[in-house]
Amino acid sequence: MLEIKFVRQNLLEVKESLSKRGEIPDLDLFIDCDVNRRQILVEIEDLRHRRNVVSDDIAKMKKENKDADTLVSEMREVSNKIKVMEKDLTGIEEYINQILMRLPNIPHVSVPEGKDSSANPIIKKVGDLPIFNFEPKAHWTIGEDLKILDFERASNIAGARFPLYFGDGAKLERALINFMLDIHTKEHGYKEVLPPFIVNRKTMTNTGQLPKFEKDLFKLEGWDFFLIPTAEVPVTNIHQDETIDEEMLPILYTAYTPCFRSEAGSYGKDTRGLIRQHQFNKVELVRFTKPENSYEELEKLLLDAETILKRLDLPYQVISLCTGDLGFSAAKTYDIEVWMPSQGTYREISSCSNFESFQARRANIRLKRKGKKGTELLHTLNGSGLAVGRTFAAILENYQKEDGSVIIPEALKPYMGGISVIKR
RNA sequence: GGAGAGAUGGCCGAGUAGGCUGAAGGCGCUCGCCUGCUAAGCGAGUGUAGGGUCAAAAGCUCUACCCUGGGUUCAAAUCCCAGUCUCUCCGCCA
Repeated sequence: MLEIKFVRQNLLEVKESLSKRGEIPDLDLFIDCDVNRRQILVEIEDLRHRRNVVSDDIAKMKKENKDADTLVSEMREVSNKIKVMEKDLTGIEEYINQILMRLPNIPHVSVPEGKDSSANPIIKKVGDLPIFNFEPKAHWTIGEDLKILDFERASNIAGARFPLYFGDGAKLERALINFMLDIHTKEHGYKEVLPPFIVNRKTMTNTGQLPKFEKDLFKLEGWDFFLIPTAEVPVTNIHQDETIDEEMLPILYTAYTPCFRSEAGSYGKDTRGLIRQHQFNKVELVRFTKPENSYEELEKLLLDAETILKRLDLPYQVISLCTGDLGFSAAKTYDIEVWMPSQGTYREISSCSNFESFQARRANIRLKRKGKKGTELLHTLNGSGLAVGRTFAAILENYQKEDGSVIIPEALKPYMGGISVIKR
């Protein structure tokens, strides 16, 4: 959420930067409402002031056994008036809030301008592409042939876009989770957390998934609960409504969770394989930082995610999302894309974002500086480190042999109970 | 599922026959004094948000906030209703 004062005072800039995202919000009506709101507020506060003062007088008069009937009946009217005006005010405030909650974040100045994903610049490419002297197969073919993936049975159990792993496949998925968590906790200084996978509406609103994107979420019928689409949601909300001392920052959390997404509107896209599922595993990285450091911290976060790919020796590229491709809450986002040989292209495997104070304002996460009066909002960041299902797919494709077997990456062997290859 | 207890400031914790209580006291924190060092001691200060005034900041001032939402009343942390959460006991269950 943007600060209402900021929107009021920088109307033109806000309009301009949001239009770079392809948003054309009706901010003029918004400003009118805000003016109106402040007028009513002043009147109400005047009346309340009067009531407070006179009520004191009444108390004194009663103590002295004087007759206060006139004042009492006058105040009765004042109170009624206040009540009516308060209703008007609530209505306007709800309207303003509704607009404010649906305005996306303002892109950082370093974010390249562009209309859609085709305008995302490549920041760097890392690793050599594997060379095959045969036609590399898709990971779902490899996985099904090895009997470590079974999409048909998964669809009987749940439906399309659900995974079912068997044997060494299930083990590889689990190995990846442990591998990633170990690196982030032991080498990068993150604290591991295991949060709830179901959250309430407020939590989902705080990080920006609601109110605008409810259709992308799975909601529990009969409950105001949602399945998390990413660990970002519960983990960022660990500190909702808290004020954190500056010497505690930065705070680094990593969490493994399954993620649940309705994938509404993606019919026909990535219909096969592990790339786009209703349920998938992810290891997430979250950082709470001081405002002045958050862009340095974003670079660190990106490197932490990259480390996993480097250790697994998977080729990847990093792109910077342009203004038109940026997510709702993010001020800046890097995507890491891993090489998928069967598709001859790079696919997203991590998304690292700085939300600046956008989420912190919604979630009311504050920072207290030593020796300084008052508090301020801190900055939140998060990134995948990494999407586990997609990493699984990338390993199958990049490490496949002509006979259909898959070599285990060196760094993963200790996590695979000594086996170095998955074969039939 | 049944029975009970509770929710107050960064923390602990007073405060219900409604009325100078934004809220005692303590801890913590900040500044100053004192002190070989540390500890202790002394003095002052120390919530958040939103308005108004101001070019802006400071300052001044007003309003709101004692879990949330309603209600009663001239007036609610205090009374009434509904809800949420936490804790204890019983039952059930992985």
